[in-house]
Amino acid sequence: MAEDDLIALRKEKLERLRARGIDPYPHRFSRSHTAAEAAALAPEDGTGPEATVAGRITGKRKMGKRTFLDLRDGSGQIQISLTQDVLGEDAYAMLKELDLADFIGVQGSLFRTKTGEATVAADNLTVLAKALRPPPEKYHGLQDVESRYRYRYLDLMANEEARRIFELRSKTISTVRRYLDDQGYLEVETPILVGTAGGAAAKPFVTHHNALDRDFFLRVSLELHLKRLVIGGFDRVYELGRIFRNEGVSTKYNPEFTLIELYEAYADYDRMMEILEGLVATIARDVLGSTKVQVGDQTIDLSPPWPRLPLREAIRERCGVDFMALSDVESLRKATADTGVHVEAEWGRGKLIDELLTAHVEPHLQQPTFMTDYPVELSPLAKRKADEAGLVERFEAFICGREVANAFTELNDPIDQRERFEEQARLRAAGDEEAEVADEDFLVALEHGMPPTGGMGIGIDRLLMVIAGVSSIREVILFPALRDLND
RNA sequence: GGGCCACUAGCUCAAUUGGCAGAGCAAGCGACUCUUAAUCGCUAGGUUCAAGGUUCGAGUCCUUGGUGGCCCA
Repeated sequence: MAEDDLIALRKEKLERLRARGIDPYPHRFSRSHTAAEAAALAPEDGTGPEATVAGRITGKRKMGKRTFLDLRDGSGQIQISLTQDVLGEDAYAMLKELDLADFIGVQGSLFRTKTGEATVAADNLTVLAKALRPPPEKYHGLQDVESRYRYRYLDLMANEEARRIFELRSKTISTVRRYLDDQGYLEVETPILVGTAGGAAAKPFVTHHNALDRDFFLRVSLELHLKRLVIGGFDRVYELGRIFRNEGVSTKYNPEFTLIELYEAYADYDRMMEILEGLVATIARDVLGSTKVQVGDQTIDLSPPWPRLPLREAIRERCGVDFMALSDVESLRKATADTGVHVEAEWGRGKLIDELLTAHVEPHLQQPTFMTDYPVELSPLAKRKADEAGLVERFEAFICGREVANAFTELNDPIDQRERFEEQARLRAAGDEEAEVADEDFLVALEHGMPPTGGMGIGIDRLLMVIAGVSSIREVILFPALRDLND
């Protein structure tokens, strides 16, 4: 039957309810138990306590003078039994006007059917909200991937797995907060609309403030504001928030995503590794009950410690290129191209090394791994290593071949920082749209003195993909960015 | 950005070599007081993603576009 006809039929039922003097959208309803609570109270034999429950009708099985309904609320599901004997002919006849997806409330006593199903023997029934559209198919659920993302409420309604993933997401975020709060971290909020979109190599979104008649950017990281707070004297701060990067939309990228960044004074990147290992293992234990996760056909073991692998060694092992031995850009570019990686003439050292990492190393980093000690060209905000020129104290953590965290011992030498920004400006002038933008206000702050500090950013969505065992970022974002339907 | 694949009833899916567009669920009518993917009988439901083309004839073949998926850059 055509969709319009199905809707029209439900509207007719709505009018017939009104004709009976029934309000199909009453203001409130008091329930005594959730579905799960009520089901737990159902006695093994005989008749149990009274319960008033409410929820959406997900199943309807009419057998003459008795009808069974499945009722679902946020806690779970319980069966309802309605009989003409109890309700009376008139009220029982009203069941005709009820459809799958309608919300109702019932009051009655709990019992178990002969097959053991916890059931409310309803004494009465209240319509709570009539649905005008039919729900997805009850057995197969909603399978169409695009519809699942576009109409997420239908996905949640129909697919248990979708509900499970977003419950995992919520618990993960709670655990992150608790873990850091317990370590004396202060949660803060910093601007989303910024004059300079710094702290990460990414293209920003631009928006316009009418009253001030000036453009703002949406932040691409949290870094520079949080460091200002360390300068101000907050020794342990974090922010868990949304950031925005103006890049493609795919199963790997969403233009807005959730990042947590944390900064700790008098710490370094080794301390950040400990925090990450501890945090991820705690999340896994708290929300999954295990530090082993099944992702596709492989088992990921999140328990610490994770191996630490210098980037130079990793690249040398995988493709034979030693970027420290190739000091000039030309020879590094040729060596990179010789490994089969596509290179462009204007790419600098940092970009070339990043491409080597992406192409030859990342795919092999399935189990949790810290990739450490990056070239300075790639890390304009990280502190140089004391004993190895050209490298900084930085790591990226990889799980399932994807970067989930990025951390460094923070650069706190304001003169070095200014020079790094100047180098980035040269890259930008040479056509690198993702080069870091100098933030003069931040430089002034740094000149007031920042203690030795360790900092880290963790991509919550990427981490959740591991925790949930899924391969598309859209599976862990409730409303992922999609192209418009033009019909 | 490139390659491959998908798009058919509200939902889940069929349709042989190019030959009358089907089923299950959901819906309507009827039977049925322990069913639970209830069961049984009957009924209705289609711009086959869009536009164009080839053909006596297109869901199927061709072109362009749209959306999504997978892989690659």
